[in-house]
Amino acid sequence: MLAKSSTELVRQQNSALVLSVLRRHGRLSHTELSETTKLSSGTVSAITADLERHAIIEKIEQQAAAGRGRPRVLFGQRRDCGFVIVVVISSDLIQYSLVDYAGTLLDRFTEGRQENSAQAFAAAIRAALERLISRSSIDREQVLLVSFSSKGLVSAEKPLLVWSPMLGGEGIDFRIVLGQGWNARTLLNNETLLVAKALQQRQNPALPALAAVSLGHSIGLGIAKMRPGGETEISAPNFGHMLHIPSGALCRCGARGCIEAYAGFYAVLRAAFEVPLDTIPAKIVPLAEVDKIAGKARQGNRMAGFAFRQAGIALGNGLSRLLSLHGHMPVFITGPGMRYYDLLSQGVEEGLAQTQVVKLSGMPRLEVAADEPSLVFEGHLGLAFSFIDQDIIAQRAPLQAAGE
Amino acid sequence: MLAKSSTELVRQQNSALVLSVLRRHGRLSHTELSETTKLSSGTVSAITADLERHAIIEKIEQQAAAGRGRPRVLFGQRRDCGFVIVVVISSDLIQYSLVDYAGTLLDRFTEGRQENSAQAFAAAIRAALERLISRSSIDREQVLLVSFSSKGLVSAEKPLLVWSPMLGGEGIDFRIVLGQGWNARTLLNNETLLVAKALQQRQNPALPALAAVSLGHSIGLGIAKMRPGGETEISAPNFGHMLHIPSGALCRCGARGCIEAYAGFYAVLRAAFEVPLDTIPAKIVPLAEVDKIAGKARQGNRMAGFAFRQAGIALGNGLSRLLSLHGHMPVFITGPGMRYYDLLSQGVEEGLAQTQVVKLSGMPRLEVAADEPSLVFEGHLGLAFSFIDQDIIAQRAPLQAAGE
DNA sequence: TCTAATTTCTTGACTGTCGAGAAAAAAGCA
DNA sequence: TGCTTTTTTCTCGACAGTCAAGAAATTAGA
Repeated sequence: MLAKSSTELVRQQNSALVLSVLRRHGRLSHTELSETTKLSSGTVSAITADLERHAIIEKIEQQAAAGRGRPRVLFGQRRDCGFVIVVVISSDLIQYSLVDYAGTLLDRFTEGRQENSAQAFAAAIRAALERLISRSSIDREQVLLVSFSSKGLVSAEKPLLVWSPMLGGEGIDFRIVLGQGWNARTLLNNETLLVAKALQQRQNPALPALAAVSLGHSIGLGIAKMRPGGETEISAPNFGHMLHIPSGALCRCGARGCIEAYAGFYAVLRAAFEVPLDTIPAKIVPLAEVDKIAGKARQGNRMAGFAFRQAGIALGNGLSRLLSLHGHMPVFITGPGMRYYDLLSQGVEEGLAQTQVVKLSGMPRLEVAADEPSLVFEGHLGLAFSFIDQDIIAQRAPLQAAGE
Repeated sequence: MLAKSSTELVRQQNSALVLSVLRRHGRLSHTELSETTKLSSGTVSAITADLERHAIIEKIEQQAAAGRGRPRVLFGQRRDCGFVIVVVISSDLIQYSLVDYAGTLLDRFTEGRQENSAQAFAAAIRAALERLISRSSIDREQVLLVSFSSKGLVSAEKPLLVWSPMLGGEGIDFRIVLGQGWNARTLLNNETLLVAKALQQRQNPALPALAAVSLGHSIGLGIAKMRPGGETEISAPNFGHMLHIPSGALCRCGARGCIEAYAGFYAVLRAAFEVPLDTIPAKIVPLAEVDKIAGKARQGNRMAGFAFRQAGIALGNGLSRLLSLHGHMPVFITGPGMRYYDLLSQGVEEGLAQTQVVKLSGMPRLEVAADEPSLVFEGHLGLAFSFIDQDIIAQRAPLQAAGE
């Protein structure tokens, strides 16, 4: 059923609009806000006064002699309104970042990761978060949101890691990892979903839809779709373990014939060294090892070339299925495996070419996107602040009643 | 960017809410409207008065002696507010239906279809629509919407048939088919999308997501997803021509290895009679022919059993890919091929079982949904009236200004 | 005929947006 | 310095919408 609306919701939506414009464009004056939001001057006054009263935004002094006329007064987020912690979990490292409400990075450190049990893993994260807080001058209550990311399968609404390449199917609940004593919102997202989010934010004008594929030890996929309303819908389907070939090569996940079992780094290794397809190499394949195979392939070695071509075909076939089921869209390739794209591309195109979706709508735009870590971080921030702004605005009403 | 809101939009949304509950529950009184919409009594009065003034709804007399107290006054759609024409295009027939604003069927007839050129096809439709109007007492201007459905690939927003099993890739624009002289909105949707829509409407409580698979000469898929806002998002991906096996059996579409080339009726025929996989049988396989094969299979004939098993595996593998890319959801099987589900089910489950998504989240709910034509018609009406109500409400404002 | 029960309608308070014009503040100029 | 021009911000009244409470309407039953 549809939802009913009310004048209060109107104010909430318009406040959210003002905050989002402020996020996107940085500091803005009253007039600029009015122009970009299309809200009338009076409304902008009412909303900014409200947000100022609640210590969410503030007026910023400026000495810019920008010509005649009354000088502009810029609005910006109050940095101390709240803080975000970003935790990027990769296969061997965990990176912790503390960010203020205006989006500026305050502190960052990286820790190695050797624990294998879920308990030890959770304890290490708890301790690191404690350390991040104690190093800073802020209080634990001021952290409004902790945003985790990992490779693997993530449950949509609950912050539950269903399956990850490193920990398997242990089912880690990150609210429990965080433990007591935090009243921060907890977010957990697939890493490549964040890449897709960041790529979507960067595009101007926004693409109606795009996919990000991350190549590495495992294969990640993120999709960002633009909805008519203006929101973007992001998802991270289980692409790496989608069926490529029935009863095919054994995958790390235990199933057979997954895309990853043909296009992951360990699959390339396996194919290049002609190891039987039901043998799984070590958990982590050193990048240098894959580099070596790539070197041979570039020099014309047949098996090495075949390994990459096979990986490309698996990706191409998988992408054709993606386009069939999600509609035609451009695809951005990222992740450490990006550097082998010269070896993969032929197979990818071959795997795409023979399918109906490509015959009808043409080969999709295939592009390489560098600097995955930055994209991940950008995605974290974009998502985190849209949640925080929403939360803050929803809480605004009772505060106001108390203030009057 | 987000959109701004206003008090006018609030009224629009709440008016839409009132109309939608009136659709769902039939005739309702003031109090019932207020209860189901959670809108206050005063608001309901304002909205119903407004809609009545614009001849969209009307009060309905009733003699129900429903106990003491002031008798209830029921509201219902004004039947003459507008009309809808539903055109269901199947491989050999076209069915035309005329429906009034309250959703009651006024007239219906079916015509055969033998034209092969797009021009002849369009001309036949134009003539039939003309006939439908002239048989009724209504005027052509009173038709607010013409809703077409067909198997095949449909462009999302424009009413453009991109590819259909009968007409191939001619790219038929249904606004041009309709021609001049109609100011009705034109809708074109994939048939199985409408089935998914209807199944979603029937479910109570609503499922968060469901898929409908239509088995027949070709394979159709519709997905209905519930969005947090309360709207449902429906789509019809190109499932039948998704890649099943690279360089596999030749498909009617010209590509190789499509699901349809293994699970469509002609594929079953081909497998049962051991015809080479790059031979395509006649365009339409008589259902009796498939029935015969099914009979043999049920009696233990090896090749006939294999044909259905192979079709089941193709479907099962395809469904596993669907679940990987769209999340876990129940699947409803419909269409004429439904009657062979006893022969298919083992293959379907086999094709699903070995994949990671099923190992993690379990076998999806697989259910057979009978009476596809009714589902298609229900889906037509559900979609048509949600568009019409939206249009009417959006036009309400200027009318009101003129009326005052 | 009166009262109780039930439904519908109306009214006043409140919240919100909009547009116009007042107020503020700086630069240009005599 | 004092006045004008220009630009920006702020304020105010008109208007639209929702809500809660109570008035008005209408019927059954005593």
